[in-house]
Amino acid sequence: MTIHHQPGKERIDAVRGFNRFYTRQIGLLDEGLLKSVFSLTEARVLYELAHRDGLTATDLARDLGLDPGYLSRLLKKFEERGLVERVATQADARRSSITLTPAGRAAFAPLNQGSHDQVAALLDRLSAPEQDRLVRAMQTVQRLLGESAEPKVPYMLRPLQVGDIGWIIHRQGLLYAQEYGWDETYEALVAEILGAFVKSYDPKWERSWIAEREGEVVGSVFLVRQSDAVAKLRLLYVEPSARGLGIGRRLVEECIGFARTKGYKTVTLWTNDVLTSARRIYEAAGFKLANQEHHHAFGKDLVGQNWNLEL
Amino acid sequence: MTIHHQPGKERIDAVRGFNRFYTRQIGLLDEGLLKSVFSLTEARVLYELAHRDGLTATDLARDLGLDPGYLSRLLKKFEERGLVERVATQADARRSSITLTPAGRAAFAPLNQGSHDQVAALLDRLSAPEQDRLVRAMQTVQRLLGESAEPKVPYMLRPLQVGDIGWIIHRQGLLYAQEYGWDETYEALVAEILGAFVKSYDPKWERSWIAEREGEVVGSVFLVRQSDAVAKLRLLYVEPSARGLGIGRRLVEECIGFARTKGYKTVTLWTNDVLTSARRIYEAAGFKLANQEHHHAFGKDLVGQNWNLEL
DNA sequence: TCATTTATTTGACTTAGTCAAGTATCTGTT
DNA sequence: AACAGATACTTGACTAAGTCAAATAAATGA
Repeated sequence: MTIHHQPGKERIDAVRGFNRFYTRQIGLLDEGLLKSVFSLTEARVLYELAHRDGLTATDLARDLGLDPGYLSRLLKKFEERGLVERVATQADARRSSITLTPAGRAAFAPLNQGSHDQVAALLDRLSAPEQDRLVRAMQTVQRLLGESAEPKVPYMLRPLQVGDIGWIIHRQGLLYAQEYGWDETYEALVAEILGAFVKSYDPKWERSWIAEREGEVVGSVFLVRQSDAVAKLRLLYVEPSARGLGIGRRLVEECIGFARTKGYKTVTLWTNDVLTSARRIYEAAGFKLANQEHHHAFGKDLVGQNWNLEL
Repeated sequence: MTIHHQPGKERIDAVRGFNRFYTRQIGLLDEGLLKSVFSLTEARVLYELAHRDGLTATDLARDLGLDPGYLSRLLKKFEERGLVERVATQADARRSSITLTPAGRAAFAPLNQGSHDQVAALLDRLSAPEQDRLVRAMQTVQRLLGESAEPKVPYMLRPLQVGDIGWIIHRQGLLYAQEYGWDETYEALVAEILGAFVKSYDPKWERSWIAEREGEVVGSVFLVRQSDAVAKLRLLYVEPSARGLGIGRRLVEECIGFARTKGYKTVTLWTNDVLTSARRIYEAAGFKLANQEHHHAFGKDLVGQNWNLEL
């Protein structure tokens, strides 16, 4: 079930403001290209034809939001000028597959270059990190508003990098504050744990896994050595936006696998009973509840639990 | 001096891809509003008139990128329909200031509502955090591409909130890795310091200041109690994008002011000689170099320095 | 004062896009 | 096999939307 949230007025106004802004922005960019023989819509059609194969008129009309009649005439004109070729598909004689001729490609090239140069000039006004932020922000917008085609790789695991622990502290602090009302002392605890982890990190006995999805950190877990026989799993966390992909289970499995190969006898972990989805993962992995006790922390009354897995 | 960076091809392609995507997106949104009596351009003009005062035809043509002739006719039509009033400005009889009449406002209201509802429906498909991310990403794009009108308030100081310390750890870790090649142990050190700060925070004797600019954290500093007489300034930091606004100096001044009112005799701090811009701030504030020593940390050979300010 | 610039208007266009009614072909059902 | 829909385009008949150049009127600067 998807929960729908009443969007606030400020958000709506912000999006509308952006729409007005970008309408103008696109208008400005298009002006520069208006010098050419092609109209804007013609240029859009040529772009699609240059970049995708086996397109039919219907595909173009749908993807570019064009009137079929208008498009039909437009393609006819292109064909007369020798810019495109239409070949009826063998599967369906009503449709024809449209391709650019070499002459069509030649006509598109300066157009394409013009658009490229224009965007290059736009970007050139920004510093490299600003360009990066711009591109990332655009991709975020596109991902959220777009058809959100599932990424080919749902997620990948990688080792810790500079910036990760701060990010994880930030996200966990915010997340548990939002979801459970925990105060800033939880974020501070995470900071202390991770600071100490990196400082005393022993690659032979300890490890961390960061789950990344489309370049964003969406989960993590840390395994630290408590004694020769006991490894402790710490700070398992998965972004709400990336839940349901099995990332949590996978992270726990990686920990257990690592602990096995290193010869640990037990994996232990401490958690709180309110974290139900985490508990389900631990149970599924074979952990047993060893003991629990009431305690007051992070501004709440909580039940702390120790779980163990004998290997 | 601004350094220009040759934008990479992937970045240019990403921006062009976004432009195509958003061209379509705007087209989709506009389709829904096409039912009304007003054309898209008319609606844009009405929007501007409804939201800004004292506009002239030239202003409108410039801001919306319209042909003056076309706009002139459009406004004439509006005037005939009793939607707008034009009053020649007393300063310049060629210009006239255009305002919506009550009838004009009434005509605009359903249009406005339609656009509002459409965006609301678009947002409604997203969860609340996703909506937030969308809005933030749009604001980033707008800020980077826009005329970047200076924000009214260049920055503001506020106390620590949940999520801040993780963010600061994240940014400092990345920043010093990029600028000075420091390794992950610096980030870990920041994490330990801030974790301990929050954990043992004594509001009577200690304080933190977060500098925020347009909703983004762009700087911070922490003042901790070392003894009855000595306060220690820690982790002064300003985002590169927000430098030159005097944020660093302001943060240090706040620390000194706080230390004075609390009756501390000395403010001390530890830094490294490579952090030259920070050092300049300390010198300007009256700090004197007490001693320095070579040390190896964060993967580098460094010169650590202690600075003191007698109050 | 007079040449130039700026703000707006008007006339004469073109183009881009819409809408509805075709034709040809395919698909599923009986 | 036959036929009632769908689909994939095409064509005819429009009109709104936008452009360009020239004109007018007021301001500005030398």
